[in-house]
Amino acid sequence: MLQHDQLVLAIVDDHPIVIEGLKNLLASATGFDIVSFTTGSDFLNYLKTNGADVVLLDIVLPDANGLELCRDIKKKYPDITILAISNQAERSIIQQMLQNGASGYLLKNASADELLDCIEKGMKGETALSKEAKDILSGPATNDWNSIPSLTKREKEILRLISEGLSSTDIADKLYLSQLTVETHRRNIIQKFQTNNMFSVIKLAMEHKII
Amino acid sequence: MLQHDQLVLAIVDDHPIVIEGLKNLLASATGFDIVSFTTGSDFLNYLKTNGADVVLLDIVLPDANGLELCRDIKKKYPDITILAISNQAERSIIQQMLQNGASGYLLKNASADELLDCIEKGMKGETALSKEAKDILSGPATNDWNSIPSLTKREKEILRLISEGLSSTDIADKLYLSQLTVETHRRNIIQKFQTNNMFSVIKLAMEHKII
DNA sequence: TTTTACCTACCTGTTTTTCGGTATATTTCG
DNA sequence: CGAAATATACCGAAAAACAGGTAGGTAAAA
Repeated sequence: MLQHDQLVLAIVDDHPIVIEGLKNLLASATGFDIVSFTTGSDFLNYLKTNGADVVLLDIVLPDANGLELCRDIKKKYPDITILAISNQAERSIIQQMLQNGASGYLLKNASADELLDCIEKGMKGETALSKEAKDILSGPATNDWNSIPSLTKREKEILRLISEGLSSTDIADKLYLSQLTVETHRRNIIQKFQTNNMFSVIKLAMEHKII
Repeated sequence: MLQHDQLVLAIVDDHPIVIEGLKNLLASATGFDIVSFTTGSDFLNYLKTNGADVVLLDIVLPDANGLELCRDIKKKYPDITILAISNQAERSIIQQMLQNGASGYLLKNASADELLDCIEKGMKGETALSKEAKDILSGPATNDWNSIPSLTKREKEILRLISEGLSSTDIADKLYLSQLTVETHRRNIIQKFQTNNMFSVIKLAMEHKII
């Protein structure tokens, strides 16, 4: 049994069943104090008045994007060790997560041993990947990472509105911008996707789950 | 074996963490004997020599399709109560599962109470749906069959080319049509989707896997 | 056989997007 | 702090999309 008597481990996952499973696994194998949350904002609230040493963070949450949440947590509380837990087995997601400060990435079909092992590694400062995550990263280096542009928050917002059928002037009204500004964003988005018009941008963005 | 009069509940899920969670929840709240499997074939093997009363069946399994597995189990062992457990929140999946003999459908974000409630209902022969599953089934019927327009072959072809970034004149050249014809098709497509421009059409078409 | 659906094509407009620039204030980050 | 990224805004012109019509030919279905 590992001994971490005063360390706090937080679980952020919107599946009560998963939380129960993780609690059960960890309570019997470690000495962590365990707290759990089903939304990102609940956890951020908790952090205002409490501490945490390790976080098991689901990427898919009802109220937040796990990628951004991870970055935000790391920015405010750099000492927290974040391990991402997700069903998403896509290379780009794993890479983005690690880039945003996660210490590791576990797929939800990881075994209990892998989980404990990754927590240990993460706390030692090593990069902790479950077997399947490792396979994906070391696998065929597809060049699609280059063609998945990272949009800014504003750009994503505007792209989403475009995909819902709003014109540039509609969007300008909605966001209290000049339509010229919206058109500038449009151009930048199209350029980032290295394509020639918005139609293909929307297709690509949908394929890569950006919208 | 101990206590043959006790009811047996089987969990079939490829996520060890989920299995732990379900075991933990059910062991403390019910008197079931609990067995678990991570593959469909493991479970089928078990059924050759053992019985089960209730099955919590994940739809996504490494070696089998949950839909077919459900049908097979029901055909061989009609008395087993099957509850589907899945992350997939799509109307058509739920409907297919119920048609294949499942007594209920739980989304993985269901609460412990919902889970216990559904097991009870399922064993009484009632249809047991978690709240969110119920919402999806009773919800806007518009989203699935009614508002998914059926495009003709030509229209699909043109929509696909538009989503790849080709303009009407590009498409006209490629398909040896007048660009006026292409524009007519565009208008008909937009009308079928009951929207105002191609951008939202592409989004909707991607969502419904038409392209 | 009449109807219906589909593919094709055209006309006349208006609206919207796209492309070529430039430019400033703010925010973020090394 | 200084540099880079981001969000904001403007001008002008060309290209494309959108919207309202109409309409002929073909093939399948009622």
